[in-house]
Amino acid sequence: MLNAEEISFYLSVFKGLNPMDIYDIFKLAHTRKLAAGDIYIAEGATHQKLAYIRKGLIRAYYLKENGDEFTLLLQWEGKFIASHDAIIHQRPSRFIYQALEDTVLMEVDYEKALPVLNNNPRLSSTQASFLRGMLAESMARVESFILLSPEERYLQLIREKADIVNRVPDKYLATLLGITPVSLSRIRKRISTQGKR
Amino acid sequence: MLNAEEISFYLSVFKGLNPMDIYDIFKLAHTRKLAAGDIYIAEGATHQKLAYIRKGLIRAYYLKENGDEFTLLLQWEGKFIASHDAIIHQRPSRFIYQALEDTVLMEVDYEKALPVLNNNPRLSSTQASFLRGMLAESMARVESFILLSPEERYLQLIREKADIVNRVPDKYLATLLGITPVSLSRIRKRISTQGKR
DNA sequence: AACGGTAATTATCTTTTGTTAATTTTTCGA
DNA sequence: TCGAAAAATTAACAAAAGATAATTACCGTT
Repeated sequence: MLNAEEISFYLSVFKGLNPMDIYDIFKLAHTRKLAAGDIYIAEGATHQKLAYIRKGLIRAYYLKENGDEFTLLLQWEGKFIASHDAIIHQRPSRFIYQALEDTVLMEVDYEKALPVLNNNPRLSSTQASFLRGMLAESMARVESFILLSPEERYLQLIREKADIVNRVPDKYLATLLGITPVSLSRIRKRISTQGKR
Repeated sequence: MLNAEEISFYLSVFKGLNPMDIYDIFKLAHTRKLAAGDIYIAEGATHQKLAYIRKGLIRAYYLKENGDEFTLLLQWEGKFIASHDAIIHQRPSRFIYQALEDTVLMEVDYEKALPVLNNNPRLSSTQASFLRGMLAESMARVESFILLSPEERYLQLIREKADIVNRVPDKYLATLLGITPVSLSRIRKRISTQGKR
């Protein structure tokens, strides 16, 4: 079941683990493909899945009653995605997870994975590493809201995620930055007109 | 060395662990007391400590070159505090951690704690639980910046952390919410004047 | 190439925030 | 309890953002 490409893939994702550990995880994992526009996790889903994105791009958004959408998160190839409400709070997802591009996921059932992770010391520290990585990202984001203006947040985004910016419509980037699309458009104009600071 | 009060304290903090596990942690921990105003972690410190706050209140803030302070985090009794830069990024702290009240900490050296945590399956899942808890808080905070206006964030804060609000000067709460103290003062006036919504 | 729908920009106006400084209130130590 | 220092509020103005609507640009499909 494991071809050479998949073996090297697992070895690269789970650096520091030996082949037996990786096999323990592999037994739980499967591939899922999504077309651009497909919903991966619907609102209200209790979908306890954790997925590694091999290819593509997924956004999580909140849908207000009046139809407005607020993008909370973007994740792309090499990153993980899961329903935060399901994994962290064990409750139905308030958010919708949608593929913005054709996407390939390696998916594991989180409930089944947990005992395997917790019973293998190497895997449980791998688990902690992932959580630490997610925490680092989330805290960096909080920092940006406190320390930076919307314009500075946008400049930071295009500086640090230039590739992603080009793959995502501005209206999604706007709400990700905590501003409206109209306001982002004005910021873009300010930057291009006046000095690039 | 462990009196009855301390034993019940440890049992309450580390629910689900047996006394031997707790003893493993206890061997690494010690008490530290801070007076109101004391700096716990200075800027640039590489202080790899993780502390449980038994009493008191600590704020983490960023000090700009011009002297402006931006409060990033408040933690109080029952919560944990650590230098994020030191623990997560293994780099000197960009932030200052200061006690706002007389504070009592149970402190462990993080480097010494890690092998103990990782070698005990129950402790490593405890470690993951803590990380998950921190992640939940951090993500809730990102959500609030994206989904709520400054005024709504303030209302959320006084609704959910009423006790803490009264223990912290408004100027610290303002930057925690991503706004200026002047703006917070106006928000407070709007709320008290117009309907409380 | 033309069409239709979506995204982005622009315009206008209102509301909110930032900035700076003055004033009032509160706090806390002598 | 008094007085200085810090905090909070208020004022005045400039800058930015939100809301709504109109216009323009872009993109995929036929």
